[in-house]
Amino acid sequence: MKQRTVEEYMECIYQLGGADGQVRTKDIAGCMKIAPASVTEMLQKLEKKNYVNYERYRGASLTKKGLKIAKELERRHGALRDFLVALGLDKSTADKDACNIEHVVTSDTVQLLVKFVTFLKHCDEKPFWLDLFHKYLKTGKIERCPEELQKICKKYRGD
Amino acid sequence: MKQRTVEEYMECIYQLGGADGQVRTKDIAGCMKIAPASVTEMLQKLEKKNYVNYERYRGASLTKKGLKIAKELERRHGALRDFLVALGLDKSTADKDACNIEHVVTSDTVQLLVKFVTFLKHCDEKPFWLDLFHKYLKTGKIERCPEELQKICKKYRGD
DNA sequence: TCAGATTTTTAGGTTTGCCTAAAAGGTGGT
DNA sequence: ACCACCTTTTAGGCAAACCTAAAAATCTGA
Repeated sequence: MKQRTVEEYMECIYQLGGADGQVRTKDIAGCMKIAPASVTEMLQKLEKKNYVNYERYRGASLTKKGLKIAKELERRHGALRDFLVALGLDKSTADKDACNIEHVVTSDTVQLLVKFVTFLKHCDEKPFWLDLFHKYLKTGKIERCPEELQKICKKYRGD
Repeated sequence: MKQRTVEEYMECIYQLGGADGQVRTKDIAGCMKIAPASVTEMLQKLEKKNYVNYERYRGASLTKKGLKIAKELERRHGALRDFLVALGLDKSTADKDACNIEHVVTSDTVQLLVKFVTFLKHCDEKPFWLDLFHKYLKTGKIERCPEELQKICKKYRGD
């Protein structure tokens, strides 16, 4: 079952209304750049799945179940975006791509990337190799680690 | 224009037939796990776009234009897979996810990841931080860089 | 060589997500 | 309280990618 667009609606509703806000058809349509009629249709489907509370002519809000899903999606989205930004992509591209990747990737991969970002944040304020990588992005030249540094690495790799 | 599935067909044909092999409907269907009838339909569309030479009852092969596209897709796919594998994902998951990501991501991001893998390969045989990251994946604990090493990094970061 | 098996195509249907146009529901200002 | 103006929904359609069943073409081996 393809849930890609269902997921996109969930995220959008969460973005617009948060945990318990009532979101109007028109706003979802605006946010997703589609016709309001299409939104109505999808809201009716989401209600059947118990993802939203929907009242004709009044808008929709997330159910508990829906909220859980939306939060998980948000978490994934953030993780992917942070990851891409950490590597040096500009924020808006990172966000757009994160949004697309989010829906097609196994959670193994998401977890891996989350861990990678966590690792980046904690291993050392701003890792040296990341500096080198960003320098490489700019200049196109790979600067080898200084000898001195490599030696120490080797030493620690030993054990 | 959504080309996602078109792209998947192109890749599949390239995988099965290479640069100039004639590929049978049945084999594409097998490879993509869909009914042969669906393949026929798509081959007819691909022919209209000039991506394949298609002859009723005889199969299809890539045109020059198609080959170019297929190769580019292959390159992307490989890059994404290598990247995920480098970070520590198992090969089959990496391959599956690469395949999905491939079709939804900007080329900015692909390029970035390609560069990252290139960087990994060349900066230093097996970067120390990658060891640390893999250790973190196993143990869940982030091991800080040895003081000694951090000092040197700081020194080099200065200039 | 030609009949049965296999492969491929055609025909007709389904689902999903989108659209437009028109009808129905809600609302603010006088 | 009512009407003009939104907003929302309904109705009817379209396109893409898939499906099954049956017809057509090709292949194969006795």
